[in-house]
Amino acid sequence: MTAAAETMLSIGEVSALTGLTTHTLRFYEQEGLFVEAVRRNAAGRRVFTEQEVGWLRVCAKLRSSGMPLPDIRRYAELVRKGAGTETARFDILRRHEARVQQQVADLQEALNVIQAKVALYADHDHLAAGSADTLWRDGPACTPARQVP
Amino acid sequence: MTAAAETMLSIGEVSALTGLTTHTLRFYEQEGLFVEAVRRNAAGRRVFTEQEVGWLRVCAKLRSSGMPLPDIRRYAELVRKGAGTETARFDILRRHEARVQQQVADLQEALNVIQAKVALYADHDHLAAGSADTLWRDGPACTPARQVP
DNA sequence: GTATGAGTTCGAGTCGGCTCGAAGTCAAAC
DNA sequence: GTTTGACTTCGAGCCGACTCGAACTCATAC
Repeated sequence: MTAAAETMLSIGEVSALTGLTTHTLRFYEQEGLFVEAVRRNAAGRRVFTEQEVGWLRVCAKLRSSGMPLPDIRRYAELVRKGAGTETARFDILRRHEARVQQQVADLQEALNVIQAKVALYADHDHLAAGSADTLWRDGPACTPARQVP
Repeated sequence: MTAAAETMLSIGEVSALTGLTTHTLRFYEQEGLFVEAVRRNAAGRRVFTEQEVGWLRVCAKLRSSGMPLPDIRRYAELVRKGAGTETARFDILRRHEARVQQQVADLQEALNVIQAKVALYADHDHLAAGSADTLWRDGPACTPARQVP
């Protein structure tokens, strides 16, 4: 840690850098998603560092892939606690990784169904308008979803 | 169309076959997601055909891949109108296909970030506990999300 | 000095898609 | 005949993650 001055960023700048609205950034602070308490300047305004921008970008990726806020908060808490919490953090990430992979697989499956239908309609364009009535229900076998009784 | 009796299914059976709750099935009817008006027996209970089960499975796939109910409703309406609406249906599907592909791409990108982090933590397990403090913010460049002003 | 624009706090509202519960009907099993 | 269980309608509630608006404070530009 040298004496180099850290770049100080306003909430608006951070918003521009992360794509998160200022509203969302305040909301995230409230939700405890930041690793360190957000600092304020003399006027009481939030001041961010580039490190925080980096973290927020990670957060954005986690969120966009469906990690719930409570999980991100927990991850942030572990980071705050520092050394000794690596395994727990690892766990959170691994679990989320599995979820995302499942999501991708599910989407791929849906994509198969959709693309098969698209192909049917595309074919139909080259044909007479006789078979059209059944296109909507044709397609690859859609497995009945698992029951959660 | 022969005189073969269609299998008549109760809402509970359809629920079991599709994985959608009875509540959801009634809700879908209300929302106009069915291609034909749902029939009732003498006692006023809903009676479904296997064709409807097929359609519901398609619906479930569309939903699980994020198609909004209004789009599904519109698709159902077009099917209801019959011949001449194929191009419009095709359009809805193609648009959704594109959305899903985008979703997959986004998830893959998130997965890259997550997996890079997972790898960092995994590595760390084999090392001394010194570099740990920076793992949480390390990772592949997270592009700032597009601004929607 | 005042207008502008960016920041602040707070609480309330929105959204989609279910999800639930209450109160009632009905048919078959016993 | 009564109990069970699956059905009916209706409207309300819930969930997470924002999203918005009002009312206010500041700092700088002109």
